[in-house]
Amino acid sequence: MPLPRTEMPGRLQAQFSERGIRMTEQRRAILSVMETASKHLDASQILRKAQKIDASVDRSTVYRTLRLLKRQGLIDELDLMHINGEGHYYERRLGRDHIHMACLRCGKIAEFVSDEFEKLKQQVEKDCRFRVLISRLEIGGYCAACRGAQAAG
Amino acid sequence: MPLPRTEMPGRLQAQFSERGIRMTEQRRAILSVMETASKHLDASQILRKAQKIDASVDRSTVYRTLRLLKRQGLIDELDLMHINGEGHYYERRLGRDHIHMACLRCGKIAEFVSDEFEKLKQQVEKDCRFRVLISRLEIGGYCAACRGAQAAG
DNA sequence: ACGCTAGTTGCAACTCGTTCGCATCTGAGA
DNA sequence: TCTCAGATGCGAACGAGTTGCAACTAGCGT
Repeated sequence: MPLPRTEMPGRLQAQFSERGIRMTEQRRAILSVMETASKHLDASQILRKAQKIDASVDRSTVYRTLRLLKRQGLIDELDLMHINGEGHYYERRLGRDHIHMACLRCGKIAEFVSDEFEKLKQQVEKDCRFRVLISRLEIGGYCAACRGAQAAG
Repeated sequence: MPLPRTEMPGRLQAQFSERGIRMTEQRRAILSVMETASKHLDASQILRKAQKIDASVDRSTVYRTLRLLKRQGLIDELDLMHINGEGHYYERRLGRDHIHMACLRCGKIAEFVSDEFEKLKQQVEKDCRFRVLISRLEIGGYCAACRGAQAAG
């Protein structure tokens, strides 16, 4: 199985045992954070939230679990145009890929699902004979609000 | 001027003085590395190459110059799917944006220019009322050669 | 040609996100 | 219930990138 299929929210923990991956107190806490997160948490935010559920969770366990989730294709790692330092952000991998737009002025992150994007990936598969597993399209610029305010027209 | 225009290779140094940016020995070395690089150098590779031209170039000067070039929109910063550690790669910003495809098996990087990509960005501008300044589309997967060899069909 | 100074540099010490080594602990199958 | 592969916490280490500072220099005005 090259890539996990589309899935509904709330299933992370189930997917874990389905795949024969050992469940622990700490992982349960981290998975639950990922499942309930509205979006785009970085490692230290995940740590803090996980510790509210199980105070024993350690930084390194968060990183190890994130690496595991990433390798299992259950979460995506984002850079978000490095809008706040060099760290990474994580989000559950659900349904279709989406574009991330980062406003360089106010820092807001918007998401956008587009058929064009799907077509583009298909074109890459076909024209480049390249098997697409992960794709990340990040755009930096100015959001509607900030366009009006000042920044370039 | 929100974004620099398309330009021909070999002009980095000229663009510098056009913009009234002071030219130094060290910057000349770094610019020349960027101009002659075939592609995708990381900071430490740039440092090593620049030191062959001017041995006095320091790591921090490389980083400072890269930041300057980035801010001037003369180079693009890439992650290349973090295929080798967490560093960044740099390339001159010429003509049109292109997609970067990183083979997760052999590590090769391929590039692809696509009208679909341009259309997609236009769609974002229009549908999201978002002014696109920088865009980065990176794809991880298997290149034609590696697809045949083993990895998933 | 020369002096001035804002801008640039090298250096070493630092930050920050992430990883590692290792002794200890634990989930879950037999 | 026993067992042990696999997971954990801890602290030390890593690597990329940044910073403070004193010394230097590009290139303007004279």
